[in-house]
Amino acid sequence: MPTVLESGSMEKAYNAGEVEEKIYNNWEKKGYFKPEVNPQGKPYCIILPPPNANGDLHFGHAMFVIEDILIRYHRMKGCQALWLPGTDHAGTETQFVFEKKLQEQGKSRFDYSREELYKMIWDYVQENRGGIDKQLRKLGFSLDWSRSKFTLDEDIVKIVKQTFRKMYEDQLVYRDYRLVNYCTRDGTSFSDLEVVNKETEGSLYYIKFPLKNGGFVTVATTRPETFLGDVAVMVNPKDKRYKDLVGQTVVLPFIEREIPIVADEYVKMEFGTGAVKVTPAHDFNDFEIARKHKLTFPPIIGFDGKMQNTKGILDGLYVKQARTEIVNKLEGAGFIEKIAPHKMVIPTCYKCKTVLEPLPLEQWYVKVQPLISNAIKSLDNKFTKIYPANFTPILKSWYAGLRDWNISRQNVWGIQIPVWYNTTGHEAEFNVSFIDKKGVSQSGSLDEVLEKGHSMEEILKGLQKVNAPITSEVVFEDEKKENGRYLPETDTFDTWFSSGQWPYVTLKTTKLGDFEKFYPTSVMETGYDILKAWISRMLMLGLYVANGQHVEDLGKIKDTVPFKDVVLHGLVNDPLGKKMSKSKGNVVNPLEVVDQYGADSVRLALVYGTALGNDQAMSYTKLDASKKFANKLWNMARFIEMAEKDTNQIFEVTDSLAELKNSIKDSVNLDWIEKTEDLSQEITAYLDKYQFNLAAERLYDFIWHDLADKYIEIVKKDSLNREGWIVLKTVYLTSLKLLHPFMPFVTEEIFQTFLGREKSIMIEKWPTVVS
RNA sequence: GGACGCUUAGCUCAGCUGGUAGAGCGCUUCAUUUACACUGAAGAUGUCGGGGGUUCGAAUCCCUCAGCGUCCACCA
Repeated sequence: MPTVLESGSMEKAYNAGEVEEKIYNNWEKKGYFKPEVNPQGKPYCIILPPPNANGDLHFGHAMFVIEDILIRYHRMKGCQALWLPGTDHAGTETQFVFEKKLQEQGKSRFDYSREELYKMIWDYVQENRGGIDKQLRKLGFSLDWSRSKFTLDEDIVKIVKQTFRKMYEDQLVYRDYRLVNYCTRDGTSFSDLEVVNKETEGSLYYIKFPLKNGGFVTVATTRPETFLGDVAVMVNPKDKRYKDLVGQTVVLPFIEREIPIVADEYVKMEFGTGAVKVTPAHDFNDFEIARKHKLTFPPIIGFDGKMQNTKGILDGLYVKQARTEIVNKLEGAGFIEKIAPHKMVIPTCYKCKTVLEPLPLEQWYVKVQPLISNAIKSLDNKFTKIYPANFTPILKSWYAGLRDWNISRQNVWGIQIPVWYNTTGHEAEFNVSFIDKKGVSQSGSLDEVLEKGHSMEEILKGLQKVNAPITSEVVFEDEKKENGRYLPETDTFDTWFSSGQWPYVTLKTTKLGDFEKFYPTSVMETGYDILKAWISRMLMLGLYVANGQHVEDLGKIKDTVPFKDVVLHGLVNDPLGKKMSKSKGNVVNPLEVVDQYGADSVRLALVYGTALGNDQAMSYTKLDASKKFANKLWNMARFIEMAEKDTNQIFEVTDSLAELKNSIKDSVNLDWIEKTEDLSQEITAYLDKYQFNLAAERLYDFIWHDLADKYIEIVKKDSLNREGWIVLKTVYLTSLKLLHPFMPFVTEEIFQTFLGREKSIMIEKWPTVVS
């Protein structure tokens, strides 16, 4: 029964700021965010894409309102709706931020052992944690906070390590020595996906290499400084110009090293001079070629970005300086034929924009072929569907060109790759760097440092980095023999390796039975910008992890996809349509906008008028319109409430429109009930098809331009007719329920004003038409 | 060099399983001690980027061209 209203209980205008926090806290206290509010319902689950644990809310996160709409809708439909929150440790990102802080204090990561550094970053993240949760609450997100997870939670780390071990046993991960994209500033390698290719105006240098038998061969290169590491000159076997040169010997300038001229189809005759220098240690193609022709690959660029092993010619110089230096030298000695301007693409670090160097390093790789094949099966058979659909071919074409995935990162902040290397008998081949007990940095081969009197315990304690040869014996913690001498892998996993298992690891570690109940999850909703980085990895790893092995069976694939639907939203740009970025200084803080307009208005403005998957420019006029709409809703309620007060009665409402219909005599009122039934059917259909903009527009239009502008006027003219008031109030409250997923706070405030504080619109039944 | 998206009213954008166009803001006129001025009523404004095709009929499907944007790509 509705409570008796106090006279004049409603303010003239709706004040979002005053009610939102109070309402949210009440919801949470009552436990409405937990799936257990509908213990008998069908499971429905969305896993929140975990924001960085130490980050702040931005408009991308605000777009998660789509997930809240889906969750609230399904909760009202009676589902056991679980929206599971969590945060990500964001390895590279976080360590990058932290190292910047260290730098400000005049320190660097190399001043600490791994353990110390990890502890420091852990504390730093703890300090900043919780901010993002508060901010998500402000937007009204009905997340089940009792199930919140962090990627570095012990139970999660354990599963991620198990996955790795399983994959190792199944030969889906392997270790290899090959070129990686290495950032010499951040001190780590990256996967291909993290490389930002930048087009720049460079130069093509034509260098005359002297032949042993006299004469020259001219090679064209964009990287003259690397010729000191060259192992061959290569021409196309069909190239008549160089027919006689194949098999001859080149004598490299200054260092007088002799290298062969070889033939390979790979060389394009029309490019440059048709003769190319081969630098296996610092060029991806050359590396492959060198393997094929069984050439050596001496590295002349170090992990510090400085030249090395150049017989003193360029040693110690940074690559850029080295280039200028060597070009001058070559020019002075008459080895430069010409220098031509040349458009080229250089790989840069997505974090710090440093030019990435291809450097040879032992790393762990995921063998992607079997995983991709299953991921594609799940797409082709529509076990997982992507909305909007045009993102499906984008993902598939990315899969098609994917090379094995480098998951090793030379970061401390992350999940350590859980393997050990047996050094026994191979001490000379292992390189270690560590901080000794006096706090002094040491490095060298294991042999050397042991001979200097450092103990194994001391090395392990201060360990910063191990370079284990590719041939070393790999063991897991429990496989170590008592008298063995082992060094741990010091690299950590690519963050996406752990977050790629997120739907599985979260549901496995929240509440007993969650996994069985909620996996496969219903929807994965995120910005299209992480389709490749994240969605693709979850699909690849999810199928594998959930089955505990690689499966071929379609039925099993169907039952173990990490999510049935993928819903992708677009980017929120600045009011002028430009991408928001800190460096441009055009970042708008969504929380400030919430303070100004109210969470409901921000939510509505974000879904209204933008088709799914399309970018939008943040719009103040849309925010104004949304705020006016909230106020309109409020005043509609106030109108009804004032009528109740004036006539000193309560207009009783029923949940069921169908039931109400039976008792209605006036055909106009009947019409409005039917219109509302149609509305609820339309909104339901729109939501089921993820057409949030259309649902929002329809609700806005109906409530404002039908209900308020027309029906209220009709009822007003015949204000002594109680039936009209009852239908009006019922229709109004019904449309509020339909609107609730979009604007949870106003709709709740109004609902409770009419029906009492102990009721809640968020657990009301979704108005569906039973025919 | 590929792929995807966008091009619709002055501005920002919806609409696209085909039936000759919609919203918000803006503009014009009027109303108004009104639930709400964070209001209502009426109205003006568009050869739906250009060209071609399919169709009884296309903003919506196909082809093509142009401009813009985004993503991808190891060519020295």
